[in-house]
Amino acid sequence: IDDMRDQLRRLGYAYDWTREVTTCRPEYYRWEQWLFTKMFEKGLVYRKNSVVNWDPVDQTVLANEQVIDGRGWRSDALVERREIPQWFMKITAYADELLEGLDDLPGWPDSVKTMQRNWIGRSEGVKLSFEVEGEDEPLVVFTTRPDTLLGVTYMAVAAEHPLATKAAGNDPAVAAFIEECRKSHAAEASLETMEKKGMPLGIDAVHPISGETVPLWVANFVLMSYGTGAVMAVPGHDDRDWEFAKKHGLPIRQVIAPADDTSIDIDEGAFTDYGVLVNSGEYDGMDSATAFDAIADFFETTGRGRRAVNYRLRDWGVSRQRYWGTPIPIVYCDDCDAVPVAEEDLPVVLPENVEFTGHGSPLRDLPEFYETTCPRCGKAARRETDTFDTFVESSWYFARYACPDNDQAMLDDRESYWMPVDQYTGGIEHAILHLLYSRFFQRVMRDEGLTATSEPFTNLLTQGMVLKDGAKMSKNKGNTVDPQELIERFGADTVRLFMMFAAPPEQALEWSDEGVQGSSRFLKRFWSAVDKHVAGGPAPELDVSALDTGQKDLRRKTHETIGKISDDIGRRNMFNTAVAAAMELLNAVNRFEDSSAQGRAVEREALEAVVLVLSPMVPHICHALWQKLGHDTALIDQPWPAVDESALPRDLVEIVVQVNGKLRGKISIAADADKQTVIDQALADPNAQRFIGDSEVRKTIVVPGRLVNIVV
RNA sequence: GCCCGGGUGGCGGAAUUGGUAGACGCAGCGGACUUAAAAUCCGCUUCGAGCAAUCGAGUGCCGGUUCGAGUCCGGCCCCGGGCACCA
Repeated sequence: IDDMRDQLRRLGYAYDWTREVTTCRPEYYRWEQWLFTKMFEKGLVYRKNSVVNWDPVDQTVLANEQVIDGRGWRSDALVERREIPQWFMKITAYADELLEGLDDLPGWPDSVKTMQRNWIGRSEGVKLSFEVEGEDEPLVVFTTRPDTLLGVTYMAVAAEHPLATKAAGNDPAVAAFIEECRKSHAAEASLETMEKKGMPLGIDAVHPISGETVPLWVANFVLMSYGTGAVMAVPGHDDRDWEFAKKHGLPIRQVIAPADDTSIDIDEGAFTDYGVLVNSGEYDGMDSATAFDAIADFFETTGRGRRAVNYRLRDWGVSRQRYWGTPIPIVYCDDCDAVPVAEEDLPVVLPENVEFTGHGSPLRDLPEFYETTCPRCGKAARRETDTFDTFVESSWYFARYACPDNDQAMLDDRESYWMPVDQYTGGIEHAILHLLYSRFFQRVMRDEGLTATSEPFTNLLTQGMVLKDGAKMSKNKGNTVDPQELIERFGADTVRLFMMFAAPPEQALEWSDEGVQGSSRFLKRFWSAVDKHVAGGPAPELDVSALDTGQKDLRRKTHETIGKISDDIGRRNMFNTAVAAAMELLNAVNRFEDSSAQGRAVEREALEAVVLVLSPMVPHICHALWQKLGHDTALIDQPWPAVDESALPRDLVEIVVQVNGKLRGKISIAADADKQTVIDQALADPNAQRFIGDSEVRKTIVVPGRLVNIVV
């Protein structure tokens, strides 16, 4: 922390260090422990079994990233999926609000909003049940395509599904298959890319409309934690079901025909569009939308199903079997079950006198930590030894900046002054998880009465990755660059300018300090230009009515540049082109050889403009140059420069002449010339003439102030 | 596999609403200054042809729309981010 703070200070960032928060200190994390107990009271947190990657050799839970080709990154042991009880936060209770809230975030990039919408994945469909032969309980599935229901030719359940477990008891082959499924990686990406495998369970389900029996399979691509852990399969109209059916010789039945009567061969591939129902008995001839309603009505009137909304979003698992984190404030009592720690006993402090054995969390070996009494009945009880996912810490720190010193409350009145955050900046890799968790936490805090704000971040700028040697630069990869060396060689301002100039912030950037020389040279030229100007003595008052053409040109450039940079910084977040525009203006000043009184006045205005527009990026040098230019005020108190609109109009404009869309010449013409004058002069251009020749001019297109295109 | 981005000179990048492709900078080449070097200043610098004027080609690939496409549409290829325990 000291090193990082030092680097930020050396770069001269104007942070208010009195508001610094440190998330691993009890003064901070006690409040998320407190909020967790409030969420417990409201039923917003719960405990359930869920899958982790278990390394049987190191006897520890591995992160997805630590599983390489199905093996532990250190032990090389085959990793197993293991179910353990873990705590979850009910983010799904806010699914609709989190989805709709995206419509009111004009200051967020569309790409991030789209990603969050897709992640939440709201879909409307029907939850319906299939009777299972020999079972009392029906099998419930969710489908967004009830119109394809008569095309169901098999069903599939997850390896952990009770029906699969039951079948495994009678069939060693099924048991072996389930055992194999347990060996697979828990990440969705692996699940989606691995070979789709399955095995029949020897159990039949009964089709709720046709009454036909359909076989029940266990399949490795069905997830227990997603939906009901069971799916109906319609190979005729779903790609994955089609491939699975082809592989295992299961029947494929067409029940939807294209609406436009084109013919399809269901044997060549699934037809996944909406259309008209066929082979569906009384539903034949209905279009998909009508059939959706008719079939949904059938289930609702018979009580065997209902319309339902499904989300792809799953609840947030916050338990980590790690030492370094915020202890989850729960006590397990034999009589009272899981009980939240009482408010007056918070924080539950993470002990630091621990020993690392290499097996599991040291908290599990520390009786003075886990031995406690039940907050409810007082009997001897055991403390939770799991800690929170560190995403919990990062889900509300921004709000805590408003009141980092309050030891009586999570947030106080000052929060309403500062929140929401006007401008939030972070890496694009946080587009979904961190930003969604923060939006969720803000709402939880709102519903706890801590804030009136629902959306934490008004404007969002997502930075591209900074890459080093082809990989994302991160603490994790250990390939970060220390700015120290560059600061020592070139100074903080050069380093700042170079970083702003390298690329627009939203773009990924391969780090290289090759071009830093250019920024250094520019700042030296800038300094010399001001020196040279000041050496000429004080400049007289600018008299805009007394300027010659050259002076007007420089003055126009000055005010065009102020306009462009204001827009680049204020609206477009294009700091690189802002720097380029300032460089252009300085180049114009250096070419401007005019030591007349008004020449010096115009030059001074240009130099002051460069000082002002670069001041956010190069504050130290600009402050010094501001004073060099004769001001005794601090630059930081100076207002942003304004564009003088009267300096902008030009007498002559350059117009491009195209013949059949190809550039053939350029003409200079009065800015207020009418369309016919522009056309006449374009037609008279000698080079354009060569390409027109004797051809008939069929059309001329004039784009005012830009170009003429002569079509022959 | 699915969702979201991106692909432009030797390099970083610019072209904001369909209207001059390559701004600005790096590197390189040539020149000035210097005994020399560094620094600085001036010029050239997409590729091909040409002494030049200028011409042809060109924004990942194939096709389309348009007077005009880096920009819009369809289809592909490649690279990056995310996929719920990297954070």
